[in-house]
Amino acid sequence: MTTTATTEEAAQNHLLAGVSDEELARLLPNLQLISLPLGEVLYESGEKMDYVYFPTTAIISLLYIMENGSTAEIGVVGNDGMVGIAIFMGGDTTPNRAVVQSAGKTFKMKAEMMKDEFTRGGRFHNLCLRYTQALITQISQTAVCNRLHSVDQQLCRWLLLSHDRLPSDRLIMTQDLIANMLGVRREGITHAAKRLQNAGYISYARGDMTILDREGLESGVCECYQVVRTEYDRLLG
Amino acid sequence: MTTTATTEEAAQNHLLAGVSDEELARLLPNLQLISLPLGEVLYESGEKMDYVYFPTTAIISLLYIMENGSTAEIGVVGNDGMVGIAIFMGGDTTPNRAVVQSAGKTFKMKAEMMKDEFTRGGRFHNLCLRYTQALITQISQTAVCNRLHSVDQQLCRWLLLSHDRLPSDRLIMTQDLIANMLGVRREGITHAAKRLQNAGYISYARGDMTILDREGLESGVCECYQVVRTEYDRLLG
DNA sequence: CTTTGTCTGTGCGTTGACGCACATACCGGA
DNA sequence: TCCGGTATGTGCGTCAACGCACAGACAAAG
Repeated sequence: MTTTATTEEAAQNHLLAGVSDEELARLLPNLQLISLPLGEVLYESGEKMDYVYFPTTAIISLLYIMENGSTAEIGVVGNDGMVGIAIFMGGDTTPNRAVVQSAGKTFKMKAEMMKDEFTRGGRFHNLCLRYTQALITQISQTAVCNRLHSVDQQLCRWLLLSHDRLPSDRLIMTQDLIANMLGVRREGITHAAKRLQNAGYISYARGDMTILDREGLESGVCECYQVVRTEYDRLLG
Repeated sequence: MTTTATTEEAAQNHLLAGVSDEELARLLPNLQLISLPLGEVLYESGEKMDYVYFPTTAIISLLYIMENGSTAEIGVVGNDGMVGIAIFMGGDTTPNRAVVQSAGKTFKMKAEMMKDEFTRGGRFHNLCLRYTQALITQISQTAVCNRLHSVDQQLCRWLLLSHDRLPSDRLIMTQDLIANMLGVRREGITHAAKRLQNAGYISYARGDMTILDREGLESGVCECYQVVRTEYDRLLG
């Protein structure tokens, strides 16, 4: 399930699409396109990262795990970004888990190669930093949203963030898993999802969710979603 | 109220203390030591940053402001770090406000100079990135804490984070302001602070708070504080 | 066709935080 | 010394979310 990348394939990831031809020529031979199943853990909290990932159709969730086992998501990464920023930021590890939230494909590249190319200081270096700033905005807005907004609003935000990174309108994900991401009860998601289904915005059955009316979701979301969206566009658009 | 910096003064900020002699020689003539009063705004959300700040005794709070006027803090910066990472991350602005939480002194430096030195790619460049990663951890843990922990626990965390960055045990700050930082009601802080005062951990009166028993506070805090502390030590210690 | 496991729906008591209203206490200035 | 502004204390009704318990509903496997 491993092949070397072509230029067209690489462009499916927005970061790789933005690097210079010269940089891409160096990166391509080191990029492997692999498939990730739902639930696969790319790295555990505190674990040394051997690879950096550039998703194309997969979505990766960044999760914090507390001592008592409860979890909360701080951010989500799709074809707009990369997983493993600690590699070039200098820390090598982070205190969170990266887990596949939606099965799909991703490129992976050895951490050493990542560091080498980053150190060259070209457009790739700058792109990585701008992406990191966008991610900081997403994490910050998650913090604010966790404090100030209802589960209903947060579910809308989460669905929209996922939809933005999804190749289709279908999302394979149980309510229990969504609850773990948002750090709330499963029953809370049941109620919120039911309201969204009654409104005709989504339909779902046993872990198979379809987004029917994006604008409907946008009408129910808090301002947090748009702030993050705008900042991603500004920094990486 | 403006003087050029000496080496000893600069070392009061942990980041400046960590750069090479050569880098410091370039930076020093561009560093101005200034005093910041409580409540001063260093930059507004979305506003172009003209300066980067390296606090010595001042503490700066990074705040998000919602459309309805409610606020929530995502992180706090003292002599352990710097304000204005967006300058070298490439975004130039961020969607949050930076406001003086505790009056004191800070160095400031022109954004252009910051970019120039960062681009050189030396130890300063790496230090800035490692600090940014530490800040990401702080923001992430804030997100998790907002989701999962009580106001009491969060007040303990907030007091400890402030105390770590404070030159003394006194904190000039009303309960109303603390409530704005944590994004909760003023009455909630009144109750929590009263419990801490009854336990003998702090004493306060009309905006003048003193930390009496640090270990007491540590006994009431959630794990979030230690995670952030450990990560700062690992990355910058 | 039954069993087993998983996913979703629902009810109910509890609780932590909210919003509001108002009382009290303290400080500094006129 | 009084007064107005600010800081803190407190009570009370409301509400969103929690924890728990359990009931259907569906899918896959035997």
